[in-house]
Parts: sequence; C-alpha cells; structure tokens
Amino acid sequence: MINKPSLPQGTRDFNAAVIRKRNFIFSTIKNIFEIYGFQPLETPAMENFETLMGKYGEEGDRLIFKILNNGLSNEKNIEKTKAGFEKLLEGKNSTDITERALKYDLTIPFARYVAMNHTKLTFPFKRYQIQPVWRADRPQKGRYREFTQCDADVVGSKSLYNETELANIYHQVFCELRITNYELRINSRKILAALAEACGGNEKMVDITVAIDKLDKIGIDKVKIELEERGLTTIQIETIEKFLNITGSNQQKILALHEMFGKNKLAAEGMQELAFVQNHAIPETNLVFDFTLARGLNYYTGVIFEVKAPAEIKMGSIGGGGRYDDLTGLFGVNDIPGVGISFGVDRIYDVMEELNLFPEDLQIGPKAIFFNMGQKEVDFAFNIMQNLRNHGIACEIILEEMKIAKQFSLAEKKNIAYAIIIGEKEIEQNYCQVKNLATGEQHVVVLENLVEFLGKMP
RNA sequence: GUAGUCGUAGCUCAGUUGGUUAGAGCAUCAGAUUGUGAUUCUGAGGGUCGGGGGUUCGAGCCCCCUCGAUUACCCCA
Repeated sequence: MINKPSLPQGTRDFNAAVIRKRNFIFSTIKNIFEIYGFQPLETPAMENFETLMGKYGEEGDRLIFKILNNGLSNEKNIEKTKAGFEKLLEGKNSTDITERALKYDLTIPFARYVAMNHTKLTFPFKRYQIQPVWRADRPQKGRYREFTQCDADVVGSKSLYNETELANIYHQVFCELRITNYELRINSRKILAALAEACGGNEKMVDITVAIDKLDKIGIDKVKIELEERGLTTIQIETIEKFLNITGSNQQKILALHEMFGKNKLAAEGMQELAFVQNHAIPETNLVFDFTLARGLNYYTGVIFEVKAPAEIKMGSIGGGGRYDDLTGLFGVNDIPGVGISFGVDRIYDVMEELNLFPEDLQIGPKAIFFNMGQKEVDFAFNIMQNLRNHGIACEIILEEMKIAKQFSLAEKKNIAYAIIIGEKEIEQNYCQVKNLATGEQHVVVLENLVEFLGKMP
C-alpha cells in the first residue's frame, strides 16, 4: 500500500512563480548588503548540538530540531543509547542520542564562525548570510518550521554608526520593495536595564522585559497582573507603569524618559544611542522609539531593532536585531562586540503578496517556443533552435504532436513571449512566422535574421 | 506544549432528522475543426468522502482515536 506523499509540517515546496518572487526579495536585500560593504558567508545546515544549546533561552532550546545519532542500535553503543534515552526521558539532553541539530538562526553559527576564525579575520568584519533555518514551532500564519533569514552583522566595531547604517539598510530595502509604511522600532537594552535597576535590581530585568514586551498585545492591566505574578512589588509596578505611559513623538519620549531617570548613567547612555541613530537615519514615520521593545534573546546589550509590518497586515515582526557586546564569549573568545540585523523573507513575502507589491514582470519563461508542425518540421526547427540557444536566447520546442490551439495555450501557460511556427511552406521558402503571444502580432522573419530579430524584441 | 475551526473529484464547494448507485461549476481529455490562441456544441475520464475503529438494518453525516491544514496562546522571522 503506497501512502499519499506529503511534506513535513511547516515546510513548503516552491514552484517557479514563487521562486521568482522570493528571488526578487533576496536580490534586493543582497544588493543593498553588498552596497554597504558586507561580504557573503554560508554555514552548514547543522551545527553541533552544544553550539546551539543554551543560546536562545529555555523556550528556544525546546524549539531546536535535534538530529538523531546514527548507529544507536549498534551493539557496542547499546548501553550508551539506553543511558542517553533515560536522560532524555528526564527532560535532559544527551549527546549519546543527539550530537547535531539544525541551525535555529544565523547569528549563533556566525558567532561560532568568528570564534573559530578570529585570528584570520580582519576586523571590523562585515558579513551577510542568506540561508534557511529551522524551528520546531507550531506553524501558523507567517510562521513556518523551515524559513529563510537574511542577516547582516558587523563584529569588531563599537561605533554607533554601525547601528545607523543597519537602520538605513532596513529603510532602503523596504523602500525598494515598496513596503513604505513599515515601522522600525528601536530601543536600547540599557534603558531597560535602568528600569530594572530602578525596580530592585538587574535580576528582575528578564521578568520585566518579558512582561512589558506584551503591552501592545494585552494592554496595561494585564501587563501589571503579569508583573505581579512575576514577583514585582506594587511600588515597582507603579514605576514601570509610569515608564510605559511615556508616549508622543520620539523627541517627547526622550524628554519624558530624561525626566524620569534624571542622571542615571545607563539610561543616559541608552538615550544617547537612540538619539544618535535617529540623527543619522531615516524618517520618523518609519523610525519609532519604543521603550517597551525587549526582544527575547538574552545576548543583546545595546540598541535593539524590530521591524513591524504595515499596520493593516496582521503579521508579527518581519525583521529584528541588535547589538551584542560579547557574543563570541560564549565560545571562549572575548572582546569582540558586534551588531546585526535580520530580515524574515518568508513573512516579507506574505506581506508583499497581501499588499500586491510584486512587480508583474517577474514571471518570465523562455523567450520563444517552436511549434510542432510535424516530425520533419521539428527536425528542421531543432537546428534553428540550437542556433538561437548558442546566441543566448532561451527557447524550447514542442516535441509532442498536438493541435495548434493546444500549443498556444501551452505556450501561454509557460509565460513564453513568442511562438515560432515553421511548417512546410516556411521550410521551402526559408522563413518563419514569429507571433507575439501577448499581443497576437505576427511577423514573417527570414531565418537568417531570426537571432537578430528576437534579440531586438522585448 | 495548550486550545478552537476545518478535511467530499486536479481546484472551489453543495450534499436535507442518518436512507437507493455521492453531485455542480471550473479545469482536464476526446470529437465537431490536419496552419493560428476565442466562443459554442457533443461526449468522456476522474472519489479508499484524510486514515483507523465504533454505534446502526443502514454512516459523507453520530461517537472515539489518529493524521493533516488553519487560527490563536506561548514564543518568534
């Protein structure tokens, strides 16, 4: 009994039409990365499990796709396998069962790469990376188990100009994709740290940020309840509420924050960072200071970014990133600060599809197709076709005999621009009919001139 | 990991309180029509009703399990 074939949950096949649209996004992003001086890097689909473990928080670890070791049932491994499995059942991980995992993002593998190669790299080192990543998350709208990230990171530079450049990359990419009303939210972890300090200490930072990050979604009252559940006192919650009530323009927000934190050093630094980015960057309609922005990943230390899709689309963030002081420290190489951003191509695709933003001329097939007017004619046309191909003109020939009407609809489905008809008469008199399939216009072209003719036609 | 909704032809969907052999439109194929895409007409093929089990004289419909899709939560791009 043969089962119906299917795909693993959350994965997709991409047909030609989809790939052309995806490539449009990829090439737009890639070009701009290159213009800003970033160089490409690719890393393996899988990493050693230990490389990824513990880098994304508890929730993140749960979502890493683990790869089962080979040879588990091999006699000499069987004791180890059993012991390892016992550990798994206790909720622990065991390298006796899994030594490798699919990569979860591009940042940690990049940090691993930098740590491994830091003696050979020239700093500041700028790389971009466009590759699929995998997460064992439950799929839903805009969420896939296999999706592609486009990252750009600079390591070995503390300059805030990097943040500014990255903000401008976001702006330039989204303008080119015509997602003009995207929103780039930025915050600084230092401001959040200052808030945590004002609320009884750094160890409260995670609790506070996780809760206030949800303000948009669940509202102030529920945030307060969550803060209470997380052990914050009433006075501390009042402070946080005051913090969350800061609204207005970016300028007004800074003023209010200034008033609230006074001379607090961390807060002042954070505000300075945000102001710096704003002064060198993009329109305020796109750049929004958002002090509630936290971002889950623990390794961020300075400015953090998150890109929101246009408000009319219900979609999570379509990009994110931030500054990390010591990412490679996780791999034993200290003092390499960095900052990076990421584009979520799959979500950008969904947004563009919904807003109908893809250019119409992306769907191009071969330029010409030779109709089948009989076996002898095919034989003749084949050589003409090869000559076109040798001149770089994409074309094909219909090898099966079929009715003319069908040949036309076939050509149309393949998005082919021109039909070339060579029948008995044409062979005798050394010409062909070239029909523009979009307009219906038909030309008589002498065979010697066909390359030149098609070369000139759009 | 938790919860809701859904699953009938290639696609979009009908299908009565459970009742004969499960339907339509579109698409496909063949013919009218052996050198120009349309229209029209005629005909044809196509279904383990997601899968398994149960209740029943009888299940596409009711019950249980399971798989998949989708949406939301958690978290995230």
